[in-house]
Amino acid sequence: MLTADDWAILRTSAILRDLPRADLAALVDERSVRSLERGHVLFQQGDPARAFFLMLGGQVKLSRVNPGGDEAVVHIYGAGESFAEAAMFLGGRYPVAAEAVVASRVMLIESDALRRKVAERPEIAFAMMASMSRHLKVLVDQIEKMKLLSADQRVAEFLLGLCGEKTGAVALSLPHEKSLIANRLGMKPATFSRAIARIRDLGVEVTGNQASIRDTAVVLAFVNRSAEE
Amino acid sequence: MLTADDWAILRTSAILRDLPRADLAALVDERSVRSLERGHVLFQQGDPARAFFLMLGGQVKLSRVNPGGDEAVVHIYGAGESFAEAAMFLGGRYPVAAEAVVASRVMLIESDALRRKVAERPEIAFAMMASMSRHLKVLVDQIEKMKLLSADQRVAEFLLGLCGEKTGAVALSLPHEKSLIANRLGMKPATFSRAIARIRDLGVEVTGNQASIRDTAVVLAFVNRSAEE
DNA sequence: AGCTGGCCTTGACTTAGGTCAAGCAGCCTC
DNA sequence: GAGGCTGCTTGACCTAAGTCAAGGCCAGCT
Repeated sequence: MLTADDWAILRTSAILRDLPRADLAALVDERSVRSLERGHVLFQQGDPARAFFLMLGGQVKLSRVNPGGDEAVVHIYGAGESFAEAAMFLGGRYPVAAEAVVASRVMLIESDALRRKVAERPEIAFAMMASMSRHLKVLVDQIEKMKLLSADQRVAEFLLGLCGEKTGAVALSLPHEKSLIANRLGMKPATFSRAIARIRDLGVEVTGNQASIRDTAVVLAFVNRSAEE
Repeated sequence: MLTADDWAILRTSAILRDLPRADLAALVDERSVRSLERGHVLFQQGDPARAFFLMLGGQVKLSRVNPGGDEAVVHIYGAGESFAEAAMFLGGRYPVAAEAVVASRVMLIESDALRRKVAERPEIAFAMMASMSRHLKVLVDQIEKMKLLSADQRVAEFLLGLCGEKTGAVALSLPHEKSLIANRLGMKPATFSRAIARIRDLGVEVTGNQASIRDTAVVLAFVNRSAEE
């Protein structure tokens, strides 16, 4: 079922926002919605890519798993975001796996239908390219952070990211399980836990999934401090 | 000056290949070509992004530099590849810096002109999206490798990548300075050097910029071996 | 030829982060 | 409320990779 909230999300999503209502209706209907319980695998890496997805609610992680079973979380998407657009162009296979990390609802949009729409409405192409560019930038950011920041700095940086525009003293809640955040940041749960303990003297307090920062400026200075100084 | 070779490259580049000659001529001319000596900085991160680039020859690295001066190489492009398409869509700033690592020639293509072309010829949009998808996948691969593979495995994997389709006994030459490769793989030159020494017993020999692999299958098995086994 | 300046390698040492495992706190079920 | 999950923290220990610094090897100059 497509609720009013769902429509609101479709209308604000970067990719579909510019589509006239009639075109949108041609692309999606209530059968396109998938409800996923926690742990449900939307697709495996290597599966044929016949659709891309728009998050209506919940959280889905994209990850790579190697033969030995170790997992690398590439990104976690929440309501309003879209993912796997790129797979439409990559020889038809998903290069990552997608799994719901909490109960979620996603809208599935067929690649073929979308391709046809794009051909007839170039402005969607721009929207898609913009979306892919953002994904690209997120990944570049992630690579930079993995290479240049310590575990403590990555954790601090992650918390800062959660503050959004807010500065000064901020209270916030962690969006995912800690072990999932740890993986996203490229470290083990134990290291994450210790990192939290170590940055406590920067005025960062975490209990359960509630966190508080005494002064974002202090944390920012810590993140920007490079290794040698 | 646009040589015949240059035209050949334009004609095979993923993005411009499908453009009729007349449209192509409207986009590029000999004034679009930039010759860069080694070390020349094409753009800094944060510069306004008014163009994207197509490599005609040589090598250009994209990297992030943090305030302390540490550098994270994100990717290195060679002849025929294009980069910075995404910047056209990211609020007009390059999120990385581009620097020639050897003397190079690049073709500069104005964002505005290309946007207009895309609007009038949707098939270019598909080509661009395909190109961006490939970049996306390269980055995902890189993140996975950084998180899941040891330094030795990353070096081995890198060498395998240079083999292309060839299997069995392969001889090859390193495409860049070792310190640059090291950075691309997310390690220090010293670590790279030691990694090479350690994988010698897999039948990998490197002297200067010449390398040889006795049996790619052995190396592949080593790369795919996960941490615990 | 001899000098100079980049790279690269190697050695000795340090350290961040991983590993393994034990305890502990919530939370759900019965 | 007892039992058992599941996820988090903490401690003791280990190891991969970074750091620092000394040599070595070219390649390009003069």
